[in-house]
Amino acid sequence: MTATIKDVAKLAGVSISTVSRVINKSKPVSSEVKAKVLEAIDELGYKPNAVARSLVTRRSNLIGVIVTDIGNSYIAQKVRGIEEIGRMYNYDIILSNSYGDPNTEKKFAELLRSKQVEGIILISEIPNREVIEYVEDFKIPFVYLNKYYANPGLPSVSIDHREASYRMTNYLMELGHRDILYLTSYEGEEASLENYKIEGYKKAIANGTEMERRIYPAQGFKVEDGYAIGDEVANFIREDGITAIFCCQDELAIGLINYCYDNGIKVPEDVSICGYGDTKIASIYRPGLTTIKEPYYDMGAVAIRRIVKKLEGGKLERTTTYLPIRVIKRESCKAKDKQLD
Amino acid sequence: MTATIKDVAKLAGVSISTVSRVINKSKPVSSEVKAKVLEAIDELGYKPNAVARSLVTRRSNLIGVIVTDIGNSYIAQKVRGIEEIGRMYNYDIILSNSYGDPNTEKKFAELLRSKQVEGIILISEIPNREVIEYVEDFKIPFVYLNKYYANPGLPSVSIDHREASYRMTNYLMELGHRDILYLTSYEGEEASLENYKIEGYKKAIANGTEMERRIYPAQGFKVEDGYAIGDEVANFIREDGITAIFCCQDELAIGLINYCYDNGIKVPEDVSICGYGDTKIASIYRPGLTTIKEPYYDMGAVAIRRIVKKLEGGKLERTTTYLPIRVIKRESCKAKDKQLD
DNA sequence: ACATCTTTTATAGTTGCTGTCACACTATCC
DNA sequence: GGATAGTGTGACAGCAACTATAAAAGATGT
Repeated sequence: MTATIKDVAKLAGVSISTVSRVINKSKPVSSEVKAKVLEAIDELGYKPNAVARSLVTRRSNLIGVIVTDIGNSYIAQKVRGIEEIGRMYNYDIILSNSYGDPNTEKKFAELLRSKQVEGIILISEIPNREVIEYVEDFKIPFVYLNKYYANPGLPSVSIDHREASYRMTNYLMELGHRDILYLTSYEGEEASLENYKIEGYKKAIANGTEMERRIYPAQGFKVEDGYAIGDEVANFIREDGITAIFCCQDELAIGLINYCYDNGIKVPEDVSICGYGDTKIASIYRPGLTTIKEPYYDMGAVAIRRIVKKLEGGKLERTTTYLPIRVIKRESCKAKDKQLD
Repeated sequence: MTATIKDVAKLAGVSISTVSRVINKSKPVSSEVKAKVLEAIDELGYKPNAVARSLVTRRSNLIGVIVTDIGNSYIAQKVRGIEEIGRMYNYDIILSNSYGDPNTEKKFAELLRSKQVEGIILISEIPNREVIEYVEDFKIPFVYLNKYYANPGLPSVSIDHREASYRMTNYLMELGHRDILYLTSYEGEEASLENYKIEGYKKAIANGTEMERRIYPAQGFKVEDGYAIGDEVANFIREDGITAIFCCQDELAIGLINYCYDNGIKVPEDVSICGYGDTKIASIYRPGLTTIKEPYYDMGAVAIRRIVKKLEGGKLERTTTYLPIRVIKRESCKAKDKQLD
């Protein structure tokens, strides 16, 4: 029932093409005619039908985004980056929640293609070869966003976790700590990520004089896992003189701090503890958790920029863009000499 | 470059309409012909062009969602509900981040309309009359989702905050508390929400024998505001025998508990403190925060269901659907006689 | 064998918009 | 003054699908 270009043309007493020209400024139109057309547009409240337009121009101005779970705060941040930057270039985004299932991802990719999206961003924990090949086969710009892996040989955006944990370990060393325990958690697909982080830790330790590597695995990386590993960690503190603990996840660190709180070990007075991720709790918790902030918003922003660049005629190289992290210094880590051990 | 229905028809040696019939099962086709067509579709990897289809059918299978900020965890939860349920009915969602600006909301609504979305869900803090009228004028199903207000006289989904705080206050009373302080925070638009919550608190108190209302305002509802109000609250505890504090927001409660932690007041031994919202910190914090859980996912789910129902020929009434809350019992509140006061 | 009814196919017309082409008109040049 | 160039406008053919209608083919009955 809404007005079409035809109605506008009739009301303004001109041809359809002229109206189109006024709307798109695609060719010059005399000012009197233009005025008439604009008036008609205004009167009818006409708005071009984007569907019809995209059928003929073959441009949808739509970017498909497939995520594992928009309910995850860090994914929502990435999506926010995508949305905000995409908007600047006049792209809308269509969102799909795959819950990490490869078949769902494929199905959604297909759906997005049928909707004629101009690009696809896939955010998943684990790069699934089959899904990726399937999507790349569409021959539309495609960027893969992951948290966990190094360059998977395709256009992607990630974080250099080796560098991240190297810098955090260095920070602890700058605080005077010589006995630093790295609390890791091997679990399924996460292992690969952990390997990078452990490498960074080792590299930093290797630079220190007379420092020993101490890597210990928790059963998982949730709050309860951190609490559960407390007894063992307490032993390390007593027996081995550990003064700082680098946890591979914020939640793990929080759980461990909870344990300490319940067992009379003061943080950071007795031991410095840091996390990884800068989840919201990190800033709210007492003591504030020293941690690594991953640039989620920026990851989304860079992903969409790479797609837009390609759509505007640029190149989309099969490389990974690594974004820098930041060590967020809070109260849970203290200079060693200020600890009362 | 992708195959069209024409290519399929040619390869299968039939007409375009026959192919369309096979795809849409709109009219019977002999099984031999059907087999030929399906084979051709498979061979060409043909997928119908949704844009062309929606131009002629006038159905886009798209729902527009305008949110203030997808980066907010509770909004992301709502969106997750919308996406997941929408998906079940074969709707995709287009996401727009307004950051709460009414003009941006209007602009996005317009954009969505031009994209021929079949329905719009608006999630905002404050219902803006102008925006709402503008969107309703589109004559497509529209549902408003808000956190803060009672029935705004249009199709919406919300929470009965009066009931919520009534139930929380009752819970505290069941624990034996007679001197319960409600820590509110008047601030701009939030005030209206607070009024409902305060009403619920008052209603519960009125049911108690010899109980006094005690309502005190903080300067805001962030962690730092909770900490800042600590001195005054401590006074209430000492002077007025307050044994439980109902904070209007989780963050405020956490800030207050932080203050207590820093000032030798034990929670929940000396005082019970509860929050409102069940943000992630509530479960991770030590002590676990007793709080009210708002059904964000369900709100999104109900909103999209109402739209789908309308699109399937049902009615969309100008009423508010109120979703039930839950009191989440954790360690920050304890029975009064077990407190050592 | 012819008429009638049913099933299947082909044709043409839509959807709303863009882009190419052609035409009419004006301005400029030798 | 006629050729040349430049401008503004309209007609029309797509874009890729769906749909109504008409036509053809096949089945049934007398």
